[in-house]
Amino acid sequence: MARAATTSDVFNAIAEPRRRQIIELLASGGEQAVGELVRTLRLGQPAVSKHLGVLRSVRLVTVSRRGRRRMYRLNARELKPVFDWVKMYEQFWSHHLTRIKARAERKAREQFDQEREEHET
Amino acid sequence: MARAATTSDVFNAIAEPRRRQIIELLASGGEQAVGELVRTLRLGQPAVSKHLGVLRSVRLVTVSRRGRRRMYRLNARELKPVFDWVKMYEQFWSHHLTRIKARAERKAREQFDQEREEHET
DNA sequence: TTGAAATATTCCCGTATAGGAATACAATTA
DNA sequence: TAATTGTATTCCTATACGGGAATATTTCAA
Repeated sequence: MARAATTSDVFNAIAEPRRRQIIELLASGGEQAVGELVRTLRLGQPAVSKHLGVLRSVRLVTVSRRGRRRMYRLNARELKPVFDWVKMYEQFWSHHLTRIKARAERKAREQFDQEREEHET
Repeated sequence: MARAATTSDVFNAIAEPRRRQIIELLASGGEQAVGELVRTLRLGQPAVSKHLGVLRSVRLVTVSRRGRRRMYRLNARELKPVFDWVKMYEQFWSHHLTRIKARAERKAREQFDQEREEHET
């Protein structure tokens, strides 16, 4: 048997393109009802509701009722763990000197590998 | 019928905790052979190889042969799209003033909602 | 050449998941 | 109250996916 991680965490939530799109829409357009998202996304209402459910489960969005509509609002703070994690690797591309250094190292390694392969052949 | 996105992109690749762990190991320990990762992760060798395959497919890692071993190396540049995407939302938590402002707005909205609900009742 | 080591690949299983259709439910309106 | 609107939930199906077992493949060593 093999159980899946099922880590329904923020990383998983933003892995879905549709959900990233919803986040973007809420970020740019502010609070929005489900129906608006449905029209914008051109996706079935149940599908949208389910994506919103996932986002809700990781607290990336909050809901408030307004009449018979449910207004969804982005809670982008929950993206901070993702930001913090990926920020650790920023050095790998951000600094010019780092880029040059990395490329030099790569070239050296490739050369090394090539020579080794030639030697091993 | 319903087709899944199967967007085997970088976002999807880092959604898996094991794969994030592999990335972290390669970042801190540098180039490593599969066997090392297997021992460190305490996961079956096929499973590790498959995760590495996913990371390879999105170019998050590169391989080079060294003897009968395959040395995996992190190519963290491919994380830049994730960084860029999530960075757009940094403002939602980073600045003190922004936080205060956001909270004030939230409070005001909640108050508004509450009053509206009371009115509607 | 034969055997062992390192890794990838294939097959299998159980579970997760996206999306549609149908339905349930809540709130508004006639 | 009855009909309608907006949304969530349930059921269903096809597919994806993680992981183990077994196997294939490549490379090194004896």
